[in-house]
Amino acid sequence: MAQEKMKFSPLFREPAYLKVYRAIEKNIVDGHLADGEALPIEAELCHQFEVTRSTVREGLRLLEQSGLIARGSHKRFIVKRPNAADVAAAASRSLALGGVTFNEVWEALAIYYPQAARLAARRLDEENLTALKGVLSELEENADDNHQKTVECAVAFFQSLAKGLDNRVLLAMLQSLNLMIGESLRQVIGGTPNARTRIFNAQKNILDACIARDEDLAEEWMTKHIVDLKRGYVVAKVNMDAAIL
Amino acid sequence: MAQEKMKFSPLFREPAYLKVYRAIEKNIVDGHLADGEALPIEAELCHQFEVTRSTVREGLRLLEQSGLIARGSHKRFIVKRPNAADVAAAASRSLALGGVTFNEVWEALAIYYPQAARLAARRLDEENLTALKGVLSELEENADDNHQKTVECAVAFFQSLAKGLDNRVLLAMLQSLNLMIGESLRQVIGGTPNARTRIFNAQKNILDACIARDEDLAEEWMTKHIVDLKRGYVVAKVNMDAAIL
DNA sequence: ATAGTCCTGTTGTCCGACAATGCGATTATC
DNA sequence: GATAATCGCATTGTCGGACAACAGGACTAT
Repeated sequence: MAQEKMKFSPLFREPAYLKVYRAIEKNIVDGHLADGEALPIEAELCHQFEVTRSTVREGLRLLEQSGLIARGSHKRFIVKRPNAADVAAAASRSLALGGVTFNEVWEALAIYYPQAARLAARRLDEENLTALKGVLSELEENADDNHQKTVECAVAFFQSLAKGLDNRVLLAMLQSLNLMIGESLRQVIGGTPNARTRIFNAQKNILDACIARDEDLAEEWMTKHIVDLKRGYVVAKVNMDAAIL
Repeated sequence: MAQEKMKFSPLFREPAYLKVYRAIEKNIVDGHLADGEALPIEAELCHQFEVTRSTVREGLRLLEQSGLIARGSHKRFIVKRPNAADVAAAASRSLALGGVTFNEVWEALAIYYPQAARLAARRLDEENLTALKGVLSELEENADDNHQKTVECAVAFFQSLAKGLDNRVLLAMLQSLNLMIGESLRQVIGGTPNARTRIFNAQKNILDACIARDEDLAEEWMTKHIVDLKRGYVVAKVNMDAAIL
């Protein structure tokens, strides 16, 4: 096969609805459409792009799903910069759908959270620490057999800690881990005796270390906490290579 | 109009196109639609859901943007489980749009990558190491003033390392960092003298440590590499609190 | 076998229409 | 005059049908 003359471009034709999507996206990225600003009504967009409403609406669906616009109560769309929570939710959902295993999630925890704990010991302010205390006391007062609530509180501790780091990149990634922790914990919590007590003790020690601004201790207890989580999976006889969904 | 007895329900009415989206999404999640399987044609979906093509198509756009389906060359859509690269691309784009700063990205690097380097020293196999060598020699042969290529190679090193960790959760998060590294590097590479050489030396040392299976050394050099990256930003007089986009 | 032609299934786009709904202005009630 | 009920209006959600564009397969001619 003689492929002599490949001197032309691959010639990308893309549907009009994609062009609409990109055009509006670009305007948002470039700042011509500020956060919170309202998009023109569909008819106006049709007029500007010179396409029909069906086409515009397909483009709007793409923007909607990518989190760049949101509708304010059946009114016109408003521009919205994605926040860490949205990113995290989308990412964890996709990862879970992609079939990640308990082991992959746990390994990520083991690598990320001890260092996060160090940063937390250094950076959390009074308000963050108070919030963490609140989460812990809620866990303390919870009944041993209310597994649902135990998981909620355990995850809330991680959430609250992540928020206090005051870094949106870290927040997004830790949050997405948190969501997967929750998902996996829910499946095993019933099969792990004393789960509530063990979680409470570990998190209490982490919090105390943060209050004392002792980075080494915070890292140490976080590591123990994570290791203990794995022990919980083992006790509950979870196949660590199984998908969390 | 007498509304007889509507005595209940938070009443979440959602548009039909959202229902279409959720219905198909559910079928994918539950495994009724396997990965790679083709979706029915639009007309068939209209018939099954009893809505019009416009509505079905809006639902399909949502699925498309969420990465659950992809079109195979002007043919019908095929089901696709999201992979780490998709997750990473979406996450980093959203974070960048959200206005994360150089500092936030750098801090995440500083927390995540040294530990990732430890794991790499433990886990990378011969194939991964060979790939890394290839990336490095490409960087070595590159001209000092070809900034674009330097950035490409530098990022490729991180990419290759992340892939070798054999963990999709880690991969997704590190990749999303990598994309942001690339974005930020591109903006400062011109203002940092000897960038290519400094990057090459650091990455070479990291790779050697991995080859020697020396976790401590790998972590140490990765830490130095990250610190040096920040020095690059400082030299290029970047405002670390400015958004990377 | 290769190149050319026709056919057909499916998507992309258009048009026009109407119901549902939320919002603001107007009117009625005290 | 303030509050409640009513009416229009603007906009979105949905519908139905129509046609062009295009990929891929079948068929033919050389």
